[in-house]
Parts: sequence; C-alpha cells; structure tokens
Amino acid sequence: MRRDVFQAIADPTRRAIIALIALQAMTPNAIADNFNSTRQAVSKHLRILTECKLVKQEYRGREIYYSLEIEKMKEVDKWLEQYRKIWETRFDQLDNILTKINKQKK
Amino acid sequence: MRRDVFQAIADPTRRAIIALIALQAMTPNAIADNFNSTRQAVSKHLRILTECKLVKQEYRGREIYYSLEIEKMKEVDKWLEQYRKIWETRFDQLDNILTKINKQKK
DNA sequence: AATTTGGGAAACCGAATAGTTGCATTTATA
DNA sequence: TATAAATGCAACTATTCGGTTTCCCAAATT
Repeated sequence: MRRDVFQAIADPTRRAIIALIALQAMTPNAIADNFNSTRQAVSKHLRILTECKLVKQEYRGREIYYSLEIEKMKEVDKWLEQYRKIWETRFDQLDNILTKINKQKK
Repeated sequence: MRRDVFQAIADPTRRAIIALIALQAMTPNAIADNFNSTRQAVSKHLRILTECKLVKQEYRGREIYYSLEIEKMKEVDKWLEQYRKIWETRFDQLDNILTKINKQKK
C-alpha cells in the first residue's frame, strides 16, 4: 500500500486533523469531537497519518495522545523547493523588467 | 468532484508530470514517452491537472503544449507556511538552548 | 466484581481512482 | 483526396478510499 506524505495530506479531514494536533497533542476522542464523522473514521485517518510518520503517539494510561511530527512536514517543503526556485526566478525577471521600465520613464 | 491541488499532487505520476513540464512546455505524446502507461492515462492526468489549474494548455496546430502554472503551486506553499513557522520556532528554541550551553561552558 | 470509558480492528458498502481499450475528431502530409 | 498523426472522450475494470456498524480488549471507575 502506497503511504506517503502527499497521499496523507490529500484528504481535507486529515489536513484538519494535522492542523488540530499541530498545536497540542490530542486523544482520538478529543479530535473526533471536532468532526461530524465517527471516532472510528478519525481513528482510520490517524492510522494513515501514523503509518507515514506524520504523527506520533504517546501512551498515557488507556489514552493515546497524538501529535504532529513536524519533521515529516519538511518533506513537502523539500519537494516544493524546486518550484519555489522557479517562481522566485520569474519574479526576479519581472522585477528587472519593471525596474527597466521605470528607468526609461525617468 | 473534489479537485484541489493537494489531491492533484497526491499521485506520483502526476508529480512526475509536473516535474517534466516545469522546465518546458510539452505535448501529451512527449510526456507519455516518459512513462510506462498509455498516452490516454497521461491524458487523464493532464485533465485533472488542468481542472485544478495546475497546468495550462497552449494550442499550436494539432498539438497541445502543456506547461506548469507555477502560481498554483504557491497554494501548497501557503498551506505549509503555518507549519514552517512551527519548525522554525522549534529550531530557534533549540538554538537558544545551545547558545546558553555554550555560554555556560565559557 | 461489575460497569463504564478509551481506543483499535474487522467486515462491509458506495464512491472515487487509475488504468485499459476502442472510437471520434481535427490537423498535417503523401 | 486519402492517409497518418495528435489528441480527447467514453465505457469498462480492478483497486483503493472514506465512511459506517459491530465487536473486542484494556484501563479506569463505581
């Protein structure tokens, strides 16, 4: 089964879960309270997030606290890096053109 | 049908297509040459990428040149922004701790 | 000890996904 | 003008996905 960060963040519910637990660790029940779907559905999402290492668990008694594994998010950032280079270059080019136009006006 | 950037980049083939056409515009046939699947399969991916505005088309005779709509990629960057803040903060905190330790040594 | 609570796992279901083959359409070429 | 090439679209298929319901187990509470 393919299980990478990109597939994990494709689902809007999972992105919402990520946003929730980014601030503080939460139990599945607490997370599920924020959604209309069942706890089991949330549990499934958590499993997917755990499998691709986007989330880590901390056992405390019978409760499990889930929190974001921020390091894994950098993978998306790393992938984006190559495209960021492109749009920055293009912005620079546009900037150069605008500078030239301004100089001509003066 | 849900059709956003996150769903678009979830598929590895689509990410490969994006990487290909980021450098220069390409026709479906030329793109398909780089994959094992059929031209039609690639065409479907291109349709999805077009629908979510990640890709733009340029008609030239009977050929269609596809190229990356780099602006749309910024949406992912924007989403990532909030998490970048988190990992930069954590890095700063770690940095502060290391600085303190170094000062204590001296 | 009996009951409640927190959470995972399995079985099932409908919809979406990614691929295929086949066909239609438009443009270029012989 | 007949044919080849470039492409999109539709129908079909197997698999995955996201959700539900049901059930089980371990930890807490009474």
